[in-house]
Amino acid sequence: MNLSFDIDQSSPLPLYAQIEQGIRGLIARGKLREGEQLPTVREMAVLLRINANTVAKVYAELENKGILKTKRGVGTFITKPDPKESKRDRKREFIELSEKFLTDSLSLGFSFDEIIQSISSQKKFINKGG
Amino acid sequence: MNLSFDIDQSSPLPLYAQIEQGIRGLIARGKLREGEQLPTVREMAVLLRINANTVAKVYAELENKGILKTKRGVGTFITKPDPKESKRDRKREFIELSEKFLTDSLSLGFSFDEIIQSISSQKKFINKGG
Amino acid sequence: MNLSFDIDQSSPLPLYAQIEQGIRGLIARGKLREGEQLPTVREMAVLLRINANTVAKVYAELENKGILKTKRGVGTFITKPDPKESKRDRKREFIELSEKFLTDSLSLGFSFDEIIQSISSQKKFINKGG
Amino acid sequence: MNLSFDIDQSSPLPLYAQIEQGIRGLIARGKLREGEQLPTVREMAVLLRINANTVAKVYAELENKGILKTKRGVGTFITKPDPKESKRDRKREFIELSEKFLTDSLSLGFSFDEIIQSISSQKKFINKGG
DNA sequence: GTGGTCTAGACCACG
DNA sequence: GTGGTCTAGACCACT
Repeated sequence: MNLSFDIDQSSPLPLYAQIEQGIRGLIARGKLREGEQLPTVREMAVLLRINANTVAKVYAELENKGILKTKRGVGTFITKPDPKESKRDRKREFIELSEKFLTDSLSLGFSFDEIIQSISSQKKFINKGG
Repeated sequence: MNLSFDIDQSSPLPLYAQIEQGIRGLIARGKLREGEQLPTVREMAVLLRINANTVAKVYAELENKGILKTKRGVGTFITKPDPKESKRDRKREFIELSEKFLTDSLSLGFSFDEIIQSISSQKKFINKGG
Repeated sequence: MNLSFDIDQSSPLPLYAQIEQGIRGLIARGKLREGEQLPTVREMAVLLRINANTVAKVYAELENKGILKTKRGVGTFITKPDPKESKRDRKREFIELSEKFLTDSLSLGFSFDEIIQSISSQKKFINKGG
Repeated sequence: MNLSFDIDQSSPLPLYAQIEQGIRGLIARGKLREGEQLPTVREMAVLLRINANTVAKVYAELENKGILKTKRGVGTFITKPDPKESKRDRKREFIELSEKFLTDSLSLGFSFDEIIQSISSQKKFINKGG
């Protein structure tokens, strides 16, 4: 299992945002689960070939948001699978997401069936039940 | 038809990248076509509620890339339908879209099956003759 | 009017926490009001004789908490007088605060009248009404 | 009587400072007096749910300052009622307390008069003969 | 000139 | 060895 992800040093999206997105993705895909330990700040910095302070900033932000929990002198751990707001809010946000995805995909010229096909084909990369 | 798009002042993605992405999107979706005129720098700045210099820099950059062409004293025009939007590139963009959609949806706590279900349920709203 | 406050370099309380507390205090006492601009990051760093990054960290944190609002390329401004939670929560927190203050003061050997006297004597330093 | 106090693992004030402050507080309030024994390092660590090394460092530091005295194989004892707690020092601590209380209350949105009112209203609960 | 991002490297608190 | 704090200084995005 690969706990890392790609960082694009020349992307306009700042490194810290790419890391945050990467970690959220690992959690969302079930590659990191509640209670599991993340690579240490310094390990992650080496993995991503960036400065440790940048990683520390992300860990701190994700702790603020309740996604991670750091234990001083021990390490950094996943708390929960990114719960966000109330169930109703999550439902509304999800509907907006799927409508936008569908609109964007269709306007790129893909058919409805191609869209369903693409989503379905990604199922094998997800290990929720692992 | 609305030639504008949304700018998120608090997004980590810099304004210039949001504007560039917005314009490329309008082209990709066919809302701006070869030869068509863009809003002037100042109009666009007012539309997006940002500083005109920022818009000017994006126009200049897109002109460098050959996507726009400025005619002094006349305006700024689309030159071609964004070479990035060849079939291969559209495919890549679509894959990125669907991966991001899946990540975001999973991180909101929805299961893979719920996601497929949601997309499928929107089929009836689609106008095939669009 | 003095927009600064004291920083104790040898306090166990980290600098950033002292600055945050100082700014909250200025707001609470009405010395900084809604819409007013804070000293720039670099000015504040000079005033407090600390590194600008440390000030920037505090401004960013207070923006996260909704106390400050930064406008890129312009400066940092007060949004609201530290609203915190709902009215009911604030009331409860206030009651706890005043009970703790009273208990601590009494156990230091001060009389009830001395306590009232001390609070009253601080009224002259507060300028809510400008 | 409860010889413990609260530790906030997520406070910016380091654990060792919280412990030192807690012990000084117990002495200032007369809950620990000259000659009395403190919980052992390990007992205190369990009470506070922190690592014993951290407690040991505080005990050592307070022994350095002459506030505690460790008798090997016996335990740790209060030597004097904390010289910091002379009349002048108690006065200073009280002033800090009341300033902090005022700042915190104002920042919760309560007016000066409401604060005075709240303190006054607690007079009837005070046992003068305590 | 404003705030934001990143690096490199030191030192501290904690286990 | 773990994360946290701070500094110094570079470069970027924005007005």
